[in-house]
Amino acid sequence: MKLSTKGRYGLRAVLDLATNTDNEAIALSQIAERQEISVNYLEQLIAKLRKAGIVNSIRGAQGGYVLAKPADEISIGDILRSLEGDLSPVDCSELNDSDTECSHSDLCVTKYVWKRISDSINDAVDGIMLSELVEESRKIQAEAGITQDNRSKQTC
Amino acid sequence: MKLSTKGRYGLRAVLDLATNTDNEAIALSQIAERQEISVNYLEQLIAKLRKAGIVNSIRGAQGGYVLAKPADEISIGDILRSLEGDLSPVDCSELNDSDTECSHSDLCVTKYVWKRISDSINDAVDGIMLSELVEESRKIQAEAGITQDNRSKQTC
DNA sequence: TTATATCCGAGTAATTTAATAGGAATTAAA
DNA sequence: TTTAATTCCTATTAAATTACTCGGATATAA
Repeated sequence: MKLSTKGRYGLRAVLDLATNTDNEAIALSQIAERQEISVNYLEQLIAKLRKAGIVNSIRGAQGGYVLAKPADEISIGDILRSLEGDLSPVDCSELNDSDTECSHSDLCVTKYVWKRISDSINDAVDGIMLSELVEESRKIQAEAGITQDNRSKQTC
Repeated sequence: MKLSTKGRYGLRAVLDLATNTDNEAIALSQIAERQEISVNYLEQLIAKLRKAGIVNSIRGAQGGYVLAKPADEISIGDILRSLEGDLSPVDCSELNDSDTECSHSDLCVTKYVWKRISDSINDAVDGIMLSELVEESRKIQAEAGITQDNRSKQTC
């Protein structure tokens, strides 16, 4: 019942992009360096974000990525779902429209539990906007005076 | 972000035990047969439930398992946490007291997100008591007239 | 004494995750 | 027009986790 690095790294990447933007495209290599994640791996994650319409890419030299929408119109739920797939605790055709067949849904009692969990997770993440995290991130950085030196490998 | 078979099978096993009890110990082989889960694997799951004080075991012939407490005093949260470990979306020492060190917790912005998710999951599962599922299960079985024949392999 | 159970730990197969790697396509700037 | 910087895409691999299986020890009612 854990998020994978896709969700964790990917959210950090979007937050980095949103926090460090100066209205120009940011190269993935910059994000990768700041977040200490390999460029190759980040490419795969940002591809999901692009396909979900969360970031836009600008190809070629001086290219990079920009947010596709204002940060207050992007929910953390949008970001995490695009990276992790649905946030339901089980693959169940009644909760999400997955491909899993469930021939006994009328007899299934536990789906009552899975639905409650699923709804509560989605409500929680849809209630947080990227802009809130950006604000928090800038506040913290201002207080701490972050530089290259006092940053350390992040695990979660 | 999915529960493993530990949580899914284990919850079904407890629910089976609670639903089909007649105040005598139920052998694991019976639960295993009804739920179509291997006895060997179920053993590992019920061991967790026993250590968590959710079921009691009676050893020897005619032995088996019984609920350690009335079903209305056992929450689904208790059951799932004993099977899956903590239900937090990340291993973070600030959310749960795991062994993971986090040297930059004061700089971590995403923990705000993980905490909200974690709390919402735990609130959801702690708000459902086993007795509710038992009631629902009995109702459904009465309606459908469940027999060996119309049961089918459950996936979630 | 025997059959029926739980209990326990080791081993293994299958799946998923977390990357790495290499090259094609695109574009700004020299 | 060439070059360097960059995204884009797919295949492969290494590591970790999950989902079991297996064998035997221990306990106990009949």
